[in-house]
Amino acid sequence: MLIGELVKQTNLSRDTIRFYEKMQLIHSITRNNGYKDYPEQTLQQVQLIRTAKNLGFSLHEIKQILAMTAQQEIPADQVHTIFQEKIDVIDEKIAQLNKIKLMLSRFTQGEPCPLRKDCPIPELN
Amino acid sequence: MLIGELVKQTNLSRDTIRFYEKMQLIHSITRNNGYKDYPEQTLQQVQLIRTAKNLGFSLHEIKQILAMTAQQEIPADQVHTIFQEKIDVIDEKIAQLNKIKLMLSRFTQGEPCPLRKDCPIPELN
DNA sequence: CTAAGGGATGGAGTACACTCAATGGTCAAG
DNA sequence: CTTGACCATTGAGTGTACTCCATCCCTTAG
Repeated sequence: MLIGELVKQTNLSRDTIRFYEKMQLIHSITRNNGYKDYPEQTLQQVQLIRTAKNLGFSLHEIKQILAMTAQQEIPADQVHTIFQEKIDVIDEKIAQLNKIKLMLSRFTQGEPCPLRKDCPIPELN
Repeated sequence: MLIGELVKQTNLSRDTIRFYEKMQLIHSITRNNGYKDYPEQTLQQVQLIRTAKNLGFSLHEIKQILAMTAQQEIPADQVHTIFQEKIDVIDEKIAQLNKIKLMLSRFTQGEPCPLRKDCPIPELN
């Protein structure tokens, strides 16, 4: 698959795809004419990149995950650990979001601004 | 409060504090000798910055929030609207994070790895 | 054969959020 | 009156994740 096709299939920009390849998240084989050929599997990998990015993984982390998945057998423990860490981070974020939401919603219901000089900010952590 | 004290109280670096001031998230008054004096309230503001950053707000957004709260008189309707928008954004974030969390926790409980070639990645959006 | 529409490469630029280094001024203790 | 801790400014550099541009090569239709 040439890059143009990949662009269509993935909705990523040419530059983004080339950036991912430069970062070695995806790979290609170069044809005789110099054009790069991306294997079908690249579609899955891009989907993975997209998803993992949504999950808060950095490209660096994603690269490591991709490297693991390139092996036939992924050590289940490793995946578990990586994901559990992310879940913990997410739980913390949700808790904080709920607190700040509560704070903001109180303010929109006529209570004094919690961020003004004369109003101490409620504890968020 | 001089910057050294602020560093101690906030655990931010000198450079980060100066960066925040350059970005006008925090403010100081300059003494005769050229030293900068940060008001006590800066501690609260830094706490807010820290929390909001954790929640995924950009410094630009945080600056806007801080700017609003600095005014003595904020038209209630306007504030309500702005903060309600933030609340909506937060709700969306919470929902998204919950979806992600659910997905991840399923995979940590023995379901197949969502990142492997032969396992389709579930839709997130 | 030529022109359009890909394709490749290299390097620069952007936005965000810092981080560091150089240089120099201020202050309090001894 | 010097020393060391602290303060200031300026400008450059870092890492992440792109994004854009200039220039040039390859292929296919007419």
